[in-house]
Amino acid sequence: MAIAAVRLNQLIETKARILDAARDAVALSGWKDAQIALIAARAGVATGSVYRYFDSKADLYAQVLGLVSEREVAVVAAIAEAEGSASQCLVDAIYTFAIRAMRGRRLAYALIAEPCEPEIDAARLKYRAALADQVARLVRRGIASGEFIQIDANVAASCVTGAFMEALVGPLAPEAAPDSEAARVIAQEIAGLSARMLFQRATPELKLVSKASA
Amino acid sequence: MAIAAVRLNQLIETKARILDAARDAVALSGWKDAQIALIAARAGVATGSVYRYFDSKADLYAQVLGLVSEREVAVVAAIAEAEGSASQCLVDAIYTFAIRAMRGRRLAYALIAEPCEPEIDAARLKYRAALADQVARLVRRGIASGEFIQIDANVAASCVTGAFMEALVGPLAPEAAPDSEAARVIAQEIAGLSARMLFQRATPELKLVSKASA
DNA sequence: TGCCATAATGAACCTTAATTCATGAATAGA
DNA sequence: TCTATTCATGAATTAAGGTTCATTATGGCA
Repeated sequence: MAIAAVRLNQLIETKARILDAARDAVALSGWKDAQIALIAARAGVATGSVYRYFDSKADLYAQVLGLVSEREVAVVAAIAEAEGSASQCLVDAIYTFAIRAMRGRRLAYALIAEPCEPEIDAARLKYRAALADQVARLVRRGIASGEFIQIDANVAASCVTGAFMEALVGPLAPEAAPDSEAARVIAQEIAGLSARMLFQRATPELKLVSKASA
Repeated sequence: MAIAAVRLNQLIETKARILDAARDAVALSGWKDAQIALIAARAGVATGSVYRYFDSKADLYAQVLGLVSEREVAVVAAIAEAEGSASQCLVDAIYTFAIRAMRGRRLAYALIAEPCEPEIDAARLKYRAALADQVARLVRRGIASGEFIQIDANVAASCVTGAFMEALVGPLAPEAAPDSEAARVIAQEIAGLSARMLFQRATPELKLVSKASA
């Protein structure tokens, strides 16, 4: 029994290694290298072994997307739940999301915008929706507190989410120059603008976020 | 010579028929039926004939996208160029775009959001950029006139474009209920919100657009 | 140590459409 | 009418990778 646990751990570890390899491949060179054979080699297993752990390529990448996105959604959720005004939280959440995306730009680009196979793209939509959900919660809070205008929270959330996502596509593209100072400015502009569409009054006094942590 | 012109016309007509067939197929059931053999049959030509007119499948659909998008971009451009405040023009342009998209929802969905092959998706980005360009012009005008806040026009344009595009995805999805009255309300909300992020003052007095014409 | 269940292997197999091309039809010009 | 050229045809080919599976290796257990 105690030994079976060891075995189980190996299985878990191998699966994790495949997931990591898949994520790393995409992070390095995008979807064109997201091939089962390549990922298997990278993970140090045989091609066929991948299919002991995943039903299909689409399943594998759905899980990769899930892992990465879950973390991002969690970060956003944490900020969204924080104390303070909804306006401030919203700006902070978007700013942090943008900064983090730019930090891991190649992966973020692949997960957000890079053309990819339809099946994988479908999985993207799902996690984009999860992000929009977090925004929607914040929107409701802001409406309730009177900070935001009266508006359908879901429409508003998708507008906000679309705004910052789209604005990130350019800066995230592999050919864009990575400049962390400019990135910060752009992230601020994006966060400010995207949130601004909801503000009751023109522009509340918002302070800059200090936390672009983990 | 006069007869050569007849021939030329036939070529042009056949090409147009293939383009139409391709567009119609996508408008009817999305990318899954965007297959050369199906399109050829629909256009009443042999599979191979498609390749006399188009270099590849990607080329064919890039042209389909081009034709449809060009029209939409032109409509937006016309409104953007109109008299009146930049705020009003922006809201009008977005509202009109949204209404037109909802009118031809299946095609709009395919051209905007439906997962599709990477090559076709790449073409989508191009025409989305063209749309953002129109928005950017309007943004500059609004900044110049003092209606809009001082901000990078390109960042702003992509935020605005992303906002209304993303907000349209849900309502355009084939499974969403098509209700023209609700559609109008949603289009208004989307247009209002998307433009609002730029307004200097909270909400200018905007009248509803009357022109959602061709 | 030998046995068995479980996991790993990777070359061969499939699948799915895009693309080609040898053949035949049509047309313009002489 | 005849011929050269262009155009159309659609069955056969290709390509590219995902997926399978017969075979081999591993490791726990008696």
